[in-house]
Amino acid sequence: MPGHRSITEAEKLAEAKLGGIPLRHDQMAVVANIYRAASAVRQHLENSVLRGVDLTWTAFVVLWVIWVWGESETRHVAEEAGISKGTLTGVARTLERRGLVQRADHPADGRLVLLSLTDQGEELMRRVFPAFNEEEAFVTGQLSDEQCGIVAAGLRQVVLQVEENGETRRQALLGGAAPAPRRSGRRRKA
Amino acid sequence: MPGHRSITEAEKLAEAKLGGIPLRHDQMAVVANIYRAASAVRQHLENSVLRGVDLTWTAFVVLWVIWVWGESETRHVAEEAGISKGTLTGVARTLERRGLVQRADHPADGRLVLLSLTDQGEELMRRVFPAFNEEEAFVTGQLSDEQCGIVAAGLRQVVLQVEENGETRRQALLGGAAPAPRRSGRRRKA
DNA sequence: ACCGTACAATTTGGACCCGAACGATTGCGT
DNA sequence: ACGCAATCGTTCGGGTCCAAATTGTACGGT
Repeated sequence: MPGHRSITEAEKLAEAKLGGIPLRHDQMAVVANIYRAASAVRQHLENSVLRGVDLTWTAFVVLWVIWVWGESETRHVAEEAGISKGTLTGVARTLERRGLVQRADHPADGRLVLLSLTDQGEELMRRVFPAFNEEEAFVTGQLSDEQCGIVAAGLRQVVLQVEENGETRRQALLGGAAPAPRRSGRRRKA
Repeated sequence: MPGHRSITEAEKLAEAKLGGIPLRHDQMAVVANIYRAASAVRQHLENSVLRGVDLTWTAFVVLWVIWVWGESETRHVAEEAGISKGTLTGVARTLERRGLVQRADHPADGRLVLLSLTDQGEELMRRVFPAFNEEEAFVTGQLSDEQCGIVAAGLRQVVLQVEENGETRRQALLGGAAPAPRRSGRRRKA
């Protein structure tokens, strides 16, 4: 197992660096590999099916969400796509410019904006998604259906843990102290 | 196997959208959850231990790589950190400006640049990494050590599949055609 | 000594990314 | 009727991200 080796090697070096402090190896390996896998999968998808239709990963995910859920409020789209509201504004603008998405005012609540696919966007997804799913099958090609189920279930546990207990955990870590603002980001005007 | 099906609503909607075309559900669930988990974990780490010391995820990973491997050539750091050389140049500049990293010319090969931690950077990692590992344990808190091992092994298979067969696969998909340049990014001058 | 190729890091351009600040709109309480 | 806190989407600042273009160094062959 070539790929496996370099990670454990790093872990050993890290433990040596830390002297006697015990590390949670298995947990560390999960996090490290989640990220490696996410990058690898994203890279492969972008450089195969997505590149040809000039979509980034994020743009595709946004399209997918709108496609599957139908016309939706932007906050829901951002939530489902896993990006911030601010990011969605930019991505939606890009997609709108390319004629794949259209925006509409909410009939009852003037604060809301609704996003939906244009005919062109709909046609694009109908064409691209099967190819996308095909590559999802490729990247998981070394795993059986059953193994896929097990891995997916384990990952779901991680997502749930963070979503359900993350906020509480972060509060506890900071011990009621101020959450420390980002160094970057917008400043108050005056 | 416990805990089946939760993402399936979106999957069913997608299948309905596609009419008769069969979807690879289990494979789709793995990819979707890899990305959700990666985002959730990154978000939690950035908003807990990393925020307090004003480090982004990427910046931390870069520091970690240099810390564990010692003084290294930039190309190796980029490779290990999972980012492009171009990105590393910017990140390294940021870290250098903050006095956590220093660069040095390679003694023998004038093309190479070596990165190493400053004393301050070393001290920071010794302080931050245990807290980081603690949160890695938190996010995987719903999984046993054994389950962690299984999930990590599964993810490693995904990484390996892409790294070993990805290039060939992409070639086959494009059928020898030109790889289609990104719409974004630098253009030819004239 | 001079080529040309190979390979190094950096620069550059467009898109993405978060989260604080902001302006607009809502709806609740008075 | 009238604030006024809550919540929406957008703007903005600092930074990340990739890949093509660029700049610079190394080294083989002549």
